[in-house]
Amino acid sequence: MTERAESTDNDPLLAGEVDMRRTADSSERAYNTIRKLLVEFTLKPGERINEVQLSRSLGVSRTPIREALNRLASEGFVSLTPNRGFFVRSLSTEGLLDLYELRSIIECAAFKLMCERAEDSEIDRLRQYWEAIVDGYRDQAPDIILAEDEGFHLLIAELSGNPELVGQLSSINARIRFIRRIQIEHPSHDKAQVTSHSAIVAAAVKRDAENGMKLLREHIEMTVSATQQALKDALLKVFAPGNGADLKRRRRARDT
Amino acid sequence: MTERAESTDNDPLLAGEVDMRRTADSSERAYNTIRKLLVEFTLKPGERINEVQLSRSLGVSRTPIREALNRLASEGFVSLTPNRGFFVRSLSTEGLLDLYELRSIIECAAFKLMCERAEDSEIDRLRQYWEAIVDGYRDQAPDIILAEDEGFHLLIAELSGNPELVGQLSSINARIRFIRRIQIEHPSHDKAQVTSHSAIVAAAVKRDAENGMKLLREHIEMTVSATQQALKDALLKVFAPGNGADLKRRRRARDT
DNA sequence: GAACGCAATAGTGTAGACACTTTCTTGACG
DNA sequence: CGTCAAGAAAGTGTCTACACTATTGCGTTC
Repeated sequence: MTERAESTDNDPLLAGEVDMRRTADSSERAYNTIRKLLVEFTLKPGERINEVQLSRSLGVSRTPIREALNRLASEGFVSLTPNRGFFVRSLSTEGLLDLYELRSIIECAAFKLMCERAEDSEIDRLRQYWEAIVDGYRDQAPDIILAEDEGFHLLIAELSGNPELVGQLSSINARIRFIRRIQIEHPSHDKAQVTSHSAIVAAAVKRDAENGMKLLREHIEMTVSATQQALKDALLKVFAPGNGADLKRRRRARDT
Repeated sequence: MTERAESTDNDPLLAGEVDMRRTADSSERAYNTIRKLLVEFTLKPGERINEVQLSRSLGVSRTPIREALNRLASEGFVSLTPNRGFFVRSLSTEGLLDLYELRSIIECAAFKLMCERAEDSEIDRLRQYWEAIVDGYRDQAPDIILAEDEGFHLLIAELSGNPELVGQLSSINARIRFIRRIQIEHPSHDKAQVTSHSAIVAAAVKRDAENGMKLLREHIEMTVSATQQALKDALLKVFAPGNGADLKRRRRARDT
């Protein structure tokens, strides 16, 4: 970035000693790490987050931990109750459905705007994106499939021309990523999803907003219903026998 | 400022001197205060935020300031660039239109869901809410009008039954509040908005989703266009002659 | 034996210190 | 005059310390 920083070069006296470098991105790393812990259910829903313990396990002080947690609180991953600290926000089945509903709303609107506004070349980018991955789509590792799928939907949001939609969708995606991942690994993940995407692309090329929105809505609804059982399985796994007591440990149900 | 007092509990000599100032909500207050500074343009778009200065003027240390700023960054009010600090995110006309568009999307969807799901008694709450304020609506102080208007739209979101929509709309409202306030004070604020609300209520009572969404969309679009001139006036006032150079200072638009 | 203090412990909220980076200032050199 | 470099000043990023709050565990009372 800045190229005037070579002042330390002509300083042979210190050259051998200076190694331990302050990275100045502890907060960022803490944010990513904690978010991953949340997404992967390592930190379990409803659980209280112990800052000291977390800071020790991440090898940083509590300050960046707290900065990260504040951001995660704004994004809905955790909640903060005064003098009691941060809690992993529990995501009920119902809460998940709400999120999927919001996602459907955002995506449909984005699709419509894309049809109205995008350049032909941009629509073509969508087509190319999908064609490039459609062939081996279902043979990839779950993480790859998930990333490609998110990329597809996010691209639609981008082509809407409204950056706010992109931001919203990204945020929603992050919050439901864990369950989408589970669903992809679940046997219920089937080929219909691939055909859905293809049909959506076709509607985009024709700029058929009505039909595209209908397809999207159905695509997401299908995902939701396919996800129902996967979700139950996942929750059973998280609250596995042995620590099942966690389920009723909460005295005051606190939600934000 | 604060005396050490040896920090031991068996110290009755100093007992009378106790200052009950430990409120344990500095972060929260900092958040609200800074957000107000942003909404009211006291902190100007594009400006760099000086943490030390802010902490001095709020009478707290930098820690709660930074926690507040991190939350505000997640919400899109400010942006963070490493080693350079927080900046007031400038809201261009375009950015504002994007936000209004998002608002329209969320509200229309909420209205539709409300029509499909809400109990009759809930719809009636909406009707009552509006009837209770409609009479003196335009005679109130701008802040009251604004709160009542936000309350109206927020109630629709609540009646949609999807709490995520409420959260989204709240967040959007906060970000455009300053301009809505300006618009309300502007001569362009006229009676049509009142009739809009009444018509929307009527559609809700009839559960006419299609018509209600159309009304809402028009209502918001009307607001937007009425806001255009108000916005220009406001920006001129903010970047008053003397520091007008600020207008073109934006180099990279950064988002979070 | 159960309810109720009450001390001991664990954990959060904020302040202040310090290391590092960026930005500003100054003075030498072309 | 303008450019650049080196030091000074200003400001951010993180750590540690400590006051305060919540929780836990124990002993006392009825």
